[in-house]
Amino acid sequence: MTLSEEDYIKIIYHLGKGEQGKVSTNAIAEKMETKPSSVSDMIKKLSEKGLVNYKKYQGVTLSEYGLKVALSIVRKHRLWEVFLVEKLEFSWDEVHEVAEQLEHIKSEKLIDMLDKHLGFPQIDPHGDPIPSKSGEFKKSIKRLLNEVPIGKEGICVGVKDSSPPFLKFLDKNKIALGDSIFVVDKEEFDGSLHIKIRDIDIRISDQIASNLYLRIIE
Amino acid sequence: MTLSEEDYIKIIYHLGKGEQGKVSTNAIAEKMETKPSSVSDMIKKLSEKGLVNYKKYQGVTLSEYGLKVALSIVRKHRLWEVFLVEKLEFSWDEVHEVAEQLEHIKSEKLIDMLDKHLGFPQIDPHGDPIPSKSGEFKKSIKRLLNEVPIGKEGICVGVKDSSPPFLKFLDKNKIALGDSIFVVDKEEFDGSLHIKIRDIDIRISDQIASNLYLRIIE
DNA sequence: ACAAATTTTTAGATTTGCCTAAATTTTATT
DNA sequence: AATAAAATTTAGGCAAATCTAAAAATTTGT
Ligand SMILES: [Mn+2]
Ligand SMILES: [Mn+2]
Ligand SMILES: [Mn+2]
Ligand SMILES: [Mn+2]
Repeated sequence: MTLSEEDYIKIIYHLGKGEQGKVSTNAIAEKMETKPSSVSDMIKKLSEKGLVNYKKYQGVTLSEYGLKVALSIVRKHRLWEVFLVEKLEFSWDEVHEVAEQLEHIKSEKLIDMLDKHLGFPQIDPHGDPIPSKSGEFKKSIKRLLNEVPIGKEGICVGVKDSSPPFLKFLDKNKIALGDSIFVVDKEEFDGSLHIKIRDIDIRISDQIASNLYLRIIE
Repeated sequence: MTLSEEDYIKIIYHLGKGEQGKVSTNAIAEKMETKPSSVSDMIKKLSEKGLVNYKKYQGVTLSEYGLKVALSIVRKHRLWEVFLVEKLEFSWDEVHEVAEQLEHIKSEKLIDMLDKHLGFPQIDPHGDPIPSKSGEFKKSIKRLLNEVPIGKEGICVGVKDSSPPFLKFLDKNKIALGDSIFVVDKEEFDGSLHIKIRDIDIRISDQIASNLYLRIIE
């Protein structure tokens, strides 16, 4: 498979929201930053290769084989993102462009050993799940921190309240986007939380917890 | 620069033995596993881009700019080889194909941080020197172990005597191609050597040392 | 020095991925 | 249901990198 084919397959996968949804030519063109006519050409090719199901004017879906290919590319993309953040000190928001290139490197051994080197991570720096070698993975969902069950872990992916005082609070307490947060316990009385972040235990009020989004799996 | 252009530049660099030598169309074609006519096309393009000096039928040399580009690709290739061996448990002879792909990833930060992650290595798993970011590096030479000066380190790259008894000896003493060997001391009397290999100190006779090739720098 | 062998370049095609412009099909609006 | 709007496909071309076949230049051998 060429680099371009792989990018198309991955985009069809994402636009199809994981599996079924029919994907339109225009939507693909926008994501690929190309023209719909070019997409038509490529879809025809992917269809001939058995990667997508396609009827003219009716949109495309991934075939079973196409889904397998998509998951392997997503796996590689996310593993490389973990590598960049964990081993090379990249931040959360710098990894995408490079991972977009690295995901196309062809070597089964490389990706297996990278997985091992990273300790078989389950989620990437954006909180998205990493498919296993055989293509299985848990769905991830976005939840406010105060709705995350005790014992769960997630990645901080956003804020509900983006006012300066709140952001200042987060900064002072060294809570940043991309941080992994583990919910240790919850106080019945006032809804305050006991969390573990970067191996440090802290307590935060319900007011704080209800303004922080976490991405968790399962 | 395209992937293909980069591979051509790198091959011209290697065939020109580091710098000056004029390189023939046929030689490039053989290394690139392509036809001489394709090489002619590409040379014309590289010449127009100012990467090589070229007069029809007279062969090519790298321009100053082309040399800079070549060294940056060689740097990337060799750093990735170190990564594969040191961090992902690849062996000596498995790294080339993958590094051939990784060397084309475009990100200055990536390669700087990889360099740091690896501890700024000076030589790759084959004993070849790694150019610095600015393109400087020491030349490497192949020497019989008994001719390596005390205090120097090198990579084991070959044997002079390839008879079964000698190979068996190497195996028993856990000396393999790709191993890094440091010459601690030399006994005047019989020429025997005290070496450090994988943090273990051993002594070997002059007879052994004169049948092992090391690649050392400077 | 000159013919033969070798090397290198040109000419003309092919494939991949992309483009613009025009035609066709589907969807939305009256 | 007819027409307008939007989405999609087709037609025809282009640039990059390759190929085969043929022509041109250089090198070799006597
Ligand atoms: Mn990509
Ligand atoms: Mn991600
Ligand atoms: Mn390469
Ligand atoms: Mn090497």
